[in-house]
Amino acid sequence: MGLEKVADIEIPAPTPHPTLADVAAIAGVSVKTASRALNDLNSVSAATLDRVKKAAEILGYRSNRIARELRIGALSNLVGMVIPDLSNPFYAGMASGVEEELAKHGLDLIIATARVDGNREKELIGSLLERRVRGLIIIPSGQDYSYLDSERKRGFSFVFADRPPAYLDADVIVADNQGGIAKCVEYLVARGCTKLALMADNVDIWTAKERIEGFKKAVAANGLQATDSKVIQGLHTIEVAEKAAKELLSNQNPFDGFILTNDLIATGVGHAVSNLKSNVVQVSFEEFPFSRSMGIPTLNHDPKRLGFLTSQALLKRMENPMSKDYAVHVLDLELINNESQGQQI
Amino acid sequence: MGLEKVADIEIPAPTPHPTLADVAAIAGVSVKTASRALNDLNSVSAATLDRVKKAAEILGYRSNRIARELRIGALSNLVGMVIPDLSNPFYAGMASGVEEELAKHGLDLIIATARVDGNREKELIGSLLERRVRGLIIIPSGQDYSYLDSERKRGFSFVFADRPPAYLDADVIVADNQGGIAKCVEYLVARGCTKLALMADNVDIWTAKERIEGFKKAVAANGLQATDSKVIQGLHTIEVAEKAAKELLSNQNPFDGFILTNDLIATGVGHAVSNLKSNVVQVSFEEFPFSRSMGIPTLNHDPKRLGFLTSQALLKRMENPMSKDYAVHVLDLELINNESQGQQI
DNA sequence: AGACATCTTGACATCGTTTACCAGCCTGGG
DNA sequence: CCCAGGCTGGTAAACGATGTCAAGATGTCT
Repeated sequence: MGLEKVADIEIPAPTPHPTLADVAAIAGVSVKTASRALNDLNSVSAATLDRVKKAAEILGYRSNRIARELRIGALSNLVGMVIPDLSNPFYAGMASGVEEELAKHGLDLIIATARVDGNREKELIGSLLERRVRGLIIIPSGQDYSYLDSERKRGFSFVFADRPPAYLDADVIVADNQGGIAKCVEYLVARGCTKLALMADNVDIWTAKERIEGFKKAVAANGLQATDSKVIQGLHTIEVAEKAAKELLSNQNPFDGFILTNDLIATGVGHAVSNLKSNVVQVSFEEFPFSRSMGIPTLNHDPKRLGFLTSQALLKRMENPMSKDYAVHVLDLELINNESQGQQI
Repeated sequence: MGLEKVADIEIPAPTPHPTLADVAAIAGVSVKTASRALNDLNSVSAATLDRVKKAAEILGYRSNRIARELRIGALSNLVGMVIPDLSNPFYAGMASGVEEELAKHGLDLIIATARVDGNREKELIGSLLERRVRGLIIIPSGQDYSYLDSERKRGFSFVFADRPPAYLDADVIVADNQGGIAKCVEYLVARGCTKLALMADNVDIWTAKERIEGFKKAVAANGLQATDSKVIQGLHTIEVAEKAAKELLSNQNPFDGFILTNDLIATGVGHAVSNLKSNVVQVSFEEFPFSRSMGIPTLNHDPKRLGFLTSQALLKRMENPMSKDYAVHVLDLELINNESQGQQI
């Protein structure tokens, strides 16, 4: 304020953040009283409470959470989340679900992306630990999580999602990948298909491996000839998936049923099938842009739901961080039939 | 450790985080020396440095960032980002770009979603301010940002992206929405189209309004009959957009050019057009799953790029938080021609 | 040998907040 | 008139790390 008299001379007046002491000084009370007033402790008279609040208002005072948390004792209201890649809609969706659920409990989310790099992930986790986050949600990119055991022993809470951690017992939330694929196979069989193709991602992704495994088991369990079915792997982008589907369909295509193992693959393959007006029957592991308009059944493998459940698991874990009673949630997946809407387009 | 002698009786031993004092005690040095050793200040003898590091190792010591930041003086390495909705791929993509760029500078990202609710957004910003974040990136959901002016006066840095803030002068990064649409119109005109339809989102979204405005101007500027072109608004989901396109195409369709104003709309409309084998010429404001395989030209309106540029703007602003020299970046958009790949599918 | 430069170390204060403890003031009853 | 007891508010310590400053140790040069 005083500086403005100097007119147009721009002094980068580094007005620091006002502190509780400043507020107290203006209100004419002690720091302690100001603290009590702003924290709504009922041991302040109405008059002083008013003065303090007004002083804080004037100064634009904002409590310094850093100092507060330090004093209170390492109880930050931050939860960290480490994910492979935020630009992947599935992980972004999970993060969205996590954030929404945590917000209900007054917790803030700090997101770090590991870029599928185990070393970077470890550094990120270290950084979050230094910040004394309240808890951690990890979608594993690393190879070994045993080092987290000692952190847990001092009361630190964490939960893994989407994939299980290697070399560590911990709470995990994963989808029933094998069971989900089994339901897809059963659906195709019920539709009369006998020659199935599994359109799959890179096999070094744990979920992809599980789905392939589940496919092989389900094919056998349903009495299909193993030689009649095939796994197409490495479909890591929409374009690759679309191209692969086009090739399969333009040959004298022996397959009468496609299983699309994730949303990107489904988008690419689905688009190719729809354009070529093929009669191949499709079923998808995840929803994708045209699953409804194309009437393609889809498992309820919803990232937001996974995010909700993961948050809830973390909240529960935080109640008792050191319990050795690890919860392994394997989410049942249901097939949502979109066929009522038909393939009329 | 000692507790384990009590055998199976599970005592939730709240081994707190070891502090620098603990490390110092074990190493037999003062707290200050321990601090110096761990921070690689070169004024410690090799012997003590060794002892301290070993002690830290044994204890699993992790520096408490909260305390550190408090002492250092409110220089957190956190940057806050407030976005309308993380499950929207465009915002998630922006966040991804922001995160990647900030990580290069050792800054961590904390993401909060405002859910298009101005009040919630204000609370979130308040919470981030209390945490003394280093800077803030805001994709506006609110109606009035004048209250941030006083925060800026005490040296707080922030930058707006995607949409300009109301009632506040500040750094802004937005795409040239009107110019981008103009390029789309010119493309269609060059392709011989004379009757254009703009497939647009809800008009209460600032970017949608801009694109519509740009469309009207460009139509006039290109000498087209205003009555021959039409704005279809309110296409807020893939399904709605797809349905709208189907209706337009199944009438005796008077339109020979479609402008798809965002990726969701493009996905829905593009799919409908592709299925009905219509000859309508399409051009899209953003990339979408089939833009390349369908050979549809697209502006380079890339969320990650926007995220990069926004981060850079924030980094620059942080160098001089109180400068009144506000940078308003309006990103030129180029049309990327995907036609070489043809519509062969 | 004495003095001084250099290196290494530690005691203490500090960041902004909350809390334990205590002191003062007021009211009301004996 | 005096004191018990309830409110209210002040003083100082604490949270965990780092900056300041000065002391102790070691070595070097004349």
